[in-house]
Amino acid sequence: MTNAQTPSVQTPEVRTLAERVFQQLQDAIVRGELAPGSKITEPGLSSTYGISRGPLREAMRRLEAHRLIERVPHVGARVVKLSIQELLELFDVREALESMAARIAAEHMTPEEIAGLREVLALHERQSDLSRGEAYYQREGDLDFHYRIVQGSHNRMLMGMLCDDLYYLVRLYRTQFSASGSRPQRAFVEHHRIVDAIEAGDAELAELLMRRHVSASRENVVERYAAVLEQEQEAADQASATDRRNP
Amino acid sequence: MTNAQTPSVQTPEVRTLAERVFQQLQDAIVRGELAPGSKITEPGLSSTYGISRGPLREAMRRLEAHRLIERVPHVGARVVKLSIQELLELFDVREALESMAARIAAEHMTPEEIAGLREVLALHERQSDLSRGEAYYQREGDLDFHYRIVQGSHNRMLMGMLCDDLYYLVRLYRTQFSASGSRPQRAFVEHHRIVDAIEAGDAELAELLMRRHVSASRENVVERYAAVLEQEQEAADQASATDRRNP
DNA sequence: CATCCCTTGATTGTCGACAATTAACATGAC
DNA sequence: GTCATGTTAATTGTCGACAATCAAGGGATG
Repeated sequence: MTNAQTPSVQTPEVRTLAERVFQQLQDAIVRGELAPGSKITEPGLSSTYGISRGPLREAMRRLEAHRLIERVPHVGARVVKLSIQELLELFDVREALESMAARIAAEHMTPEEIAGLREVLALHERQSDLSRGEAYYQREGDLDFHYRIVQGSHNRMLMGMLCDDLYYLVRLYRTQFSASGSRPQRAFVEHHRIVDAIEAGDAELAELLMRRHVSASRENVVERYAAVLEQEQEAADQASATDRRNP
Repeated sequence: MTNAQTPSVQTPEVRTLAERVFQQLQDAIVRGELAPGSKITEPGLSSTYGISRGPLREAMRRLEAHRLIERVPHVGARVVKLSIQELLELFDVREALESMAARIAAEHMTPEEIAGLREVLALHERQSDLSRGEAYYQREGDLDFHYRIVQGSHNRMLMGMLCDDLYYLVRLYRTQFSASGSRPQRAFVEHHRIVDAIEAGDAELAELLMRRHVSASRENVVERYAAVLEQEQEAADQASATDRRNP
């Protein structure tokens, strides 16, 4: 059974304070409550979350390891803000890693795991029927799909890199640039093809299809990102023009 | 100019205590001074390195992020001990990532960077002539070679994953299972071929050659690892036999 | 004699305070 | 008016102490 609300994040009885505030901060960043590029200060967060700076620093250290914030010694930390170049690079890495995951998954995935994968797709489709345009959950479902394939590879190193490191960045930019136009429908089809290939044990095909799928996803996301950046640029230009009038 | 002693590790005036002890610990683990699987305790390290537990915890958190130690809440931390399975997985990931790096490097590397790469190979060869069997430096040179190609891809995401995360694990298992037999000579040839392909701008060939190179390296390392594990197993069997005689 | 529980020891998690470093601001000289 | 310089305020880095948690050993009980 799959829970669409919390598709990939399992919360195994968080006992330590640092862990809890880490997850809260992570969520805040992914949801966009902490804007990319904004500076975050230890005393500030320490007071808002009602904890000491000790656990907070530990949480921030973990955020840094996950590349969600950037720290420079004696200066401070700010929420990561990927340039369009870095966003492209992120998808390049995903393409290489996930295509490999699909290949290994086609070789090693158990029938139960494949059945679970089909369930995700079915739920995915149902939600898409119910709430057309409600892109958020669907995107979460997409993440869940990729998540399960990576887990199907049974490669712990791969799971660590994709699920623990990169997916948070992916989620960050997915929630910001919500899904658009005809891409979701195409993604559905591609997902099904990939599962078909895995079920058939066709490793090469699964690898190829996943590579194309991620590549297509990149084109879509980058396109939207460029549009947003353009808007921001216009806004900045207007602001600076206003500044020149009222200095 | 390349310094063989510190090929890939630049030490830009380490200012913070946590950073320094992090590098020291990292070195100790990579050199094998802290045995894989051994438990490490905060008060212990705190006293041996003469610092408080604050910066030490920060250093340990970074070691955990680099997958050099494993921590479990309220219990403690121990130096990572890769199983042969995980070692295989590590090389799988390297194969996917480094072959991509070689492809991109062939497309984007500057003439200066290629010249630097040739210098590394030359120095590499000279050292191999001077001290045959002195595997350590040569292995460092090998790391430097791979390091430069990754940097030649100009992909920050890739550089982060390979140079900041994986290479420490690779170094750990390289220093433990020092280079062997005819592998170094073959690696030389493969390195030259790869540089040739990059210089010619043949991205596909560079990708293919790097994939094969990493794959061959995996075979070698895994072979030695299995041998070492077998020895340890025999030693353990003997010990348990002794125990049964003197309980 | 085995099992369960409790006590004890040590280790980790958390906190508040102090010291070191940095960035910004204001002041002064050219 | 511009640049350099000293000062100040805020933030980060570091420390020692206290509280919470877990593992192990000993003792009592079935």
